[in-house]
Amino acid sequence: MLTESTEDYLKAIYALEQEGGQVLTSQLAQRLKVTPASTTGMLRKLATMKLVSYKKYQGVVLTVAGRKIALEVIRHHRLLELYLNEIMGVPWDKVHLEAEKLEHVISEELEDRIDQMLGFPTKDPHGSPIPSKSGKVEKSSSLILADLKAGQKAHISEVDDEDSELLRYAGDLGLFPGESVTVIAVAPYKGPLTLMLKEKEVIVGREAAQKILVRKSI
Amino acid sequence: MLTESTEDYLKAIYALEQEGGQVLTSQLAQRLKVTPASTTGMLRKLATMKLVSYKKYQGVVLTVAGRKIALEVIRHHRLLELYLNEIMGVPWDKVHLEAEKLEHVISEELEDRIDQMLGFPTKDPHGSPIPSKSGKVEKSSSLILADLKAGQKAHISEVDDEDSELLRYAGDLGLFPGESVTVIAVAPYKGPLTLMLKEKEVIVGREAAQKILVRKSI
DNA sequence: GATATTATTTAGGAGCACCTAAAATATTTG
DNA sequence: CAAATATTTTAGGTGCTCCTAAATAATATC
Repeated sequence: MLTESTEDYLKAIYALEQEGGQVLTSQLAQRLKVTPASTTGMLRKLATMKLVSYKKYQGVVLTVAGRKIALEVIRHHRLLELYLNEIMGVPWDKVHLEAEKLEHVISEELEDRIDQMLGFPTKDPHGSPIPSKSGKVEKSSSLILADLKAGQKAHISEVDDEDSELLRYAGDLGLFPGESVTVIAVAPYKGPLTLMLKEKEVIVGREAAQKILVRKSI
Repeated sequence: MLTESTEDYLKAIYALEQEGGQVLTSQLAQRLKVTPASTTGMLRKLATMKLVSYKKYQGVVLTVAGRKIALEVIRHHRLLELYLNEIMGVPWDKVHLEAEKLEHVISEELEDRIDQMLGFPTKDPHGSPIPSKSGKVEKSSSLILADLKAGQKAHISEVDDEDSELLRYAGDLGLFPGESVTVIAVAPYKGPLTLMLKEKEVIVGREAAQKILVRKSI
C-alpha cells in the first residue's frame, strides 16, 4: 500500500500533466504546499518505485503504473464527491475537502458499493469525469467560459472543484454543469460577462469565468 | 489535531479500562500490535499532553480530556459501522475494518449528517452503545451468554465487533443484538450451549458464547 | 529473603515526510 | 555571451512512530 503523501504527489502530477506540458518541481511544490526541496526528495523516491520517470532539472512524467494509481485515487475522489453531494446532501462547495481525506482510506469494496448506489456515474458534481475502474477518462473541454464571444451559446461542462469560494459564487448564480448559457455581452478590460441562463440575465466576473469550462452548443 | 496513532492509543486505553481495572503497558502493546517499548514512548507523550495520567510501572489512566477524545473517536467508529451496514449494505462482519480507517478522517459536519440520516441512533450493528456528542455512554452488560444456566432466558445485547469470524458465525446462527434466547442445555467440559431462538434450536460453541453479551429477561 | 521470572523502561536506530540553508544548474537579460 | 536571476538539488536536521537489545524494576517461587 502506498502512503497518502505518495498518492497526493501522483494525483498532483497527473493534474499538472493535464493542464499543460511538462511538470516542474516548483509547480508541484506550490500545488502541494511543500518546499521544492521536499518535492525533489519525493520525486527521487517515486522514480525508484517506477511510478514516474524523472531526470534532474528536467521535470517529471508519470509512468503507466503511476498514471494508473493517480486515476484510481481520482476515481475515489470523484465518486466520493458525488456520493457526499447526492446521497448525503453535502453542499457542492464542501465535498472536495471531505473527499480529499476519504479518498485514501476507502476499500475497493466500498468504492464498488458507492459506484453501484450512484448508478455507475460518469461525472462528479462539478462536472469532472470519473475515471473508469480500468483507468479510462473522458477528456475535459479546453474551452473556458471567459473565452466565449457575445452571441455564442454553450453549456457548462466543469467548474473547478478546489475553489470553494468560486463554487459558492457559481452555485448562487445557477452556473451548474449541464446548464445552457448564451453570452449577451463581454465587458472590455477584463470586465464581467453577461449571460442568459434559464431566461434570466446573469453577470459573472471574468476571474470566475476563467475557471469554468464550457462546450459550444451548435 | 491529533494523529491517528494517538487516537488509536486513547481508544485502546478506554476499551481496556472498560474491561477491567488498571491498564498495563503490555496489554496495550498487545492490543495495538506494537512492542511494549513503543507503548512506553507513546504513554510518555500522552502524559505530557495531559491525556493520560501515567506513572512508570504503574499503568495508565485516561484523564477527563483523554476520555473525551476516546469517546469522540468511538462515536465516529460506531456511527460509521451503523451507516455502512444500514445505509450502504456492508455486511456486519466487514464494517469494523472499514470504520477503523474512516473514523479518523470524517469531519464533525459529516458525523452530524450521518447521525441525522440514521435518526440519532444509540446502538451500532453489534449492539454497542454509541456515545452521545457530549460523551455519555450507556454501560454495557456484564453478563455473557456462556454464563447462563439451563432454563434461563435472556436477550443478546452485544457481539464483539472486532472478531470478523465470530460475527459471521453468530450471524449465520441468527444471534443478533435484540434477539431473545432461552438456554435449553449447557454441555459440560466447556461444551456448547443449546439455545432456543425464534422457535428453533441453535447450538453455539462455548468460545463464541464467551464473546456475546446478554441481559437477563424476567 | 534471595533468586528466578516477568514486565517495563531506557538507549540507540530506522523510515518517512517534511524543513532551512547552501550549492549547483538553468534561464533570462543587458 | 557574460552577468544577474530564478530554479532545482544537495546537505544536514526535525518530529513522529515504530523497532531491537540491554538495563532496571516488580512479582513469583523456593
